[in-house]
Amino acid sequence: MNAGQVLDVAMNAYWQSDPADVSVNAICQMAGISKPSLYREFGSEDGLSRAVLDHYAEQVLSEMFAVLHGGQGLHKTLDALIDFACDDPRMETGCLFYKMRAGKHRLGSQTRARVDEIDAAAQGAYAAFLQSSLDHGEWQGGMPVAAAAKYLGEQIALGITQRASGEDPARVREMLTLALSVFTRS
Amino acid sequence: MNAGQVLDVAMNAYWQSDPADVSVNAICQMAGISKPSLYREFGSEDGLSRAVLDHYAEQVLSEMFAVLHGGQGLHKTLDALIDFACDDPRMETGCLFYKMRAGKHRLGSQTRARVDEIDAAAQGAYAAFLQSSLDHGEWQGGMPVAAAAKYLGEQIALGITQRASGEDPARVREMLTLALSVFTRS
DNA sequence: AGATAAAAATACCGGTTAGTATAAAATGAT
DNA sequence: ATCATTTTATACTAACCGGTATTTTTATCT
Repeated sequence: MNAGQVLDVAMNAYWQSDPADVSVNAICQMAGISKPSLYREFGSEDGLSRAVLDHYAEQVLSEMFAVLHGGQGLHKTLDALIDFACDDPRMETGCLFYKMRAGKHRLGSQTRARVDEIDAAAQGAYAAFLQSSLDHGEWQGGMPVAAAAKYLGEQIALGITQRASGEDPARVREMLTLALSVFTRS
Repeated sequence: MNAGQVLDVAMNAYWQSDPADVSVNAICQMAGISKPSLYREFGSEDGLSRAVLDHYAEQVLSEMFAVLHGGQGLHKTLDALIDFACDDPRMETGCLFYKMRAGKHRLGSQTRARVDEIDAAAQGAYAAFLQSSLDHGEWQGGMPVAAAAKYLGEQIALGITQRASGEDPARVREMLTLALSVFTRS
């Protein structure tokens, strides 16, 4: 059982329930490794959750960034975001990043810092996407790009979180479509 | 130190940080009472948090319900909700009910049941408000009242939560105004 | 004042947490 | 095969959790 496999086990455990509800003991048991081995590999619980977050970022979040940078235009990109939030089976139990962000105060300093970095990167990606839409005349603007980017990101986060809490995906789609309609009305 | 005072201490402790991060030991210490006293009064941690939630509902949430039932019309009521979320000093550290709802799986069964009851009552209040707006021709509808009520409630919750996490109240207002503009555009 | 009942303080229980020291076992090199 | 190194399992620490049993203090009533 190498480090990458342990990372996968920990990621899925954190992802399915909540980082705050999964102990290092439980992860060792699930991964079939000893506690000293885990601590030799990751140093601390904070080191582990930080590594898990990095793993999650390059394995899952990268897809969301790819959608934003895909240059598919305003409508198609918003639809793709809505599809991702409402239909992607991987988001059925929520987004690990949003779970970590929601319980940020319970994380160690390393992991918390990474959360902030990723949050800033996500806002930047949303902002670049909206700026591009503005430049192409697809979006009328009317408010600062940064504020709109924050709004867009939070709506996606809200949709994913609601779906993870058992809300009917069709209703989530309904609400998300309504929330994002502010970008596409002429 | 009577039960009501203990309830106040516990409510503010839960409210300021998070119910999951405040132990009964800490509450006993803050309230200056012994642990057996607390258990004699409330039976269990679940009983305490349930009592705190009831206390919070009749002391704080009742005001929000009053706004919804005030019959002030669509615009004024939405503005009042936005004001409450963005400016009410009591919401500076968030809404205890939303904190409990977000960490529902960590609550005892009694408290969890109360959370569900209050959530249903809130959705009902939002729905009644929107139905009234529809009847008065202030809102064009175009979607099921229940879905719109859910949307409205979640947007308020999002605004309050964002403000509690340190977001600039002016920006929260900006986003909330944008999110609720879907109800007031002709 | 003295007996009695209520309340409180204290200490304790079993369990779980993150993290580590130690000892046993498996691996690898010569 | 024997020695050295590394990994492992196990056991442990100290702190905290929710909850309780016991004892001490306080208050009340006659």
